[in-house]
Amino acid sequence: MHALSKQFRLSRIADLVEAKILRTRFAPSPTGYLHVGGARTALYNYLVTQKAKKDGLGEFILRIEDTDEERNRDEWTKGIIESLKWLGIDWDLGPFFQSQRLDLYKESADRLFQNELSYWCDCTREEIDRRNKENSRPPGYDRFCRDRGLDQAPGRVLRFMVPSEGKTTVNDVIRGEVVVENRVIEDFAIMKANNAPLFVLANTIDDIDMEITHVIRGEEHLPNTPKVILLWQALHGKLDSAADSQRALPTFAHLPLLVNEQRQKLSKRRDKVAVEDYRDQGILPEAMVNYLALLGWGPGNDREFLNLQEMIELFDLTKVNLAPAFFDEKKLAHFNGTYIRDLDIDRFTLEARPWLSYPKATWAESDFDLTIWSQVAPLIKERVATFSEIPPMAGFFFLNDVPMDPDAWNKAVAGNEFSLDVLERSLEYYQKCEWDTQVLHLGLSNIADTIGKKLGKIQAPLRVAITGRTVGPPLFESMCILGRGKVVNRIGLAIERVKTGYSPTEPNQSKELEN
RNA sequence: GGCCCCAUCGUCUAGUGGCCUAGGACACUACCCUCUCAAGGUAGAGACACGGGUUCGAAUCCCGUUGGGGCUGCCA
Repeated sequence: MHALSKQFRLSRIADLVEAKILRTRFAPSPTGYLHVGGARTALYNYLVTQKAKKDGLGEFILRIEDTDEERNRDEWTKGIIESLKWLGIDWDLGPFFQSQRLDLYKESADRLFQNELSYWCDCTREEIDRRNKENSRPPGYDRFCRDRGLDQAPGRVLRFMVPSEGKTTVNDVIRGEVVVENRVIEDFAIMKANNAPLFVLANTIDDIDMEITHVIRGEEHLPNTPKVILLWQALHGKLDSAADSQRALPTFAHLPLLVNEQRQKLSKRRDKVAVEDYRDQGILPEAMVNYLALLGWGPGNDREFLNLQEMIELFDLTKVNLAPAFFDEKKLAHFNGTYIRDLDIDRFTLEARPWLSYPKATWAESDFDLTIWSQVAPLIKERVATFSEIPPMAGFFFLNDVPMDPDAWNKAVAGNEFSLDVLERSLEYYQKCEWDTQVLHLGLSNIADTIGKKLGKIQAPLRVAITGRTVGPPLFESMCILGRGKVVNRIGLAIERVKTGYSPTEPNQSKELEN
């Protein structure tokens, strides 16, 4: 795939205009996991191109912006790609790596210099700050080296010569016109001293070279869009062939930021943002994509549940919201629960697989029983919002030593005056009754009548004795699946514990350490 | 500090000058269903930030205020 990078050059401009192609790109930097904001950006880029495909031509490019050697790591690139695939966001071309295209940026930078559109600068950050302070100027580059005629040399950066007059207008499909006076734009650096291009240069050159028609990205990029436009014009107007210079700027679309509860931009340092983390927690990709799509956009008609195909059909970039959106894990979980309940049982088991064994499961591999699981799965499927809820809910089916929740025991058994009575009568009945859900149910109903309590009250001590918790899948189905032996044993154990004043502490974690 | 963006229930949103007594969803409360928990059902509470215009009429258009956010690197 690297081989393609260098020779990226698609069809002729004229053909493209004729064909009305719409081309977007998602350009992550591999300095961390794919985060939810990036995922949404990728999704929107994907949606518009896939829709364009239906009426003509659309192409979605994946471009890895790995020009900063210090920060990039191959594993991040891999992770980002895997996460995109997991979400079902597929690209038509790429991935292209900027690190494979450095010559291109170098050439363009040289041409900018030769045409006196950029200059070399040897100021250090400290010097710039000091001068600004002395002249009580705001931070930013003071154009100190603009007329010094410096040549390239070690320690020098190349700066773009921003016109001091006029204004630059960003035409944004979702925000309208954003006008910035050129004089407030500093002469920004475009090449580092080590000959590597800076983001704004490489990004602009690639968007030109790859003939991107729509630049769809986060709002944090809006402030440097005027720089992109200035660069674009410099590269086109004075440097390129006549054909290329006719090319219009791409259409820009700056998406509202995804924010945390404090309404700050989601950051990987302080917020949970990695798509992978949500996957590991048991979120389904289709739920994630669906939820993400709704952050900043809605199809109208009070509709919320959409699959990718429907999104492609309905998505409209011009109707994207302008205000930042809070990423609400609760609502995501709700979506996920709905998607899980819609799964057929085979897919449910397939997706649940990681939570059925070590390290996510609380039981050992040897304790797992597929026959039991296949009976249990339908009961569990209706009751979890994420897969990570499976181990605590289903543990009692597989574990020999069922962890006892102290609160449950204290409330429903130890602190309950009729619990011993219930357990003893249950034991007697369940030792010899027919082993059938209906019969198991009937037996406890009868005991409830005898004691003069509601079944709802009576089931609590029995449930805790058998499952270790007050909540869980339906009790009689569970008992039926578990079998007489285990049920009777657990009731017996509970009776003994009541009599000996058993007091559970924290759930027993020692088993896990042995694995 | 400078530049820029934004503003409908707590949250995500519908709404593009009359259909708005502002709709839906999550979360919340109550009730129903019920062997627990979920799910489901019913009901409830809950918003157009503020002030000026424009207009017969404004959540919707304009201006200002306030509040929030982003950017301000030899990061992307």
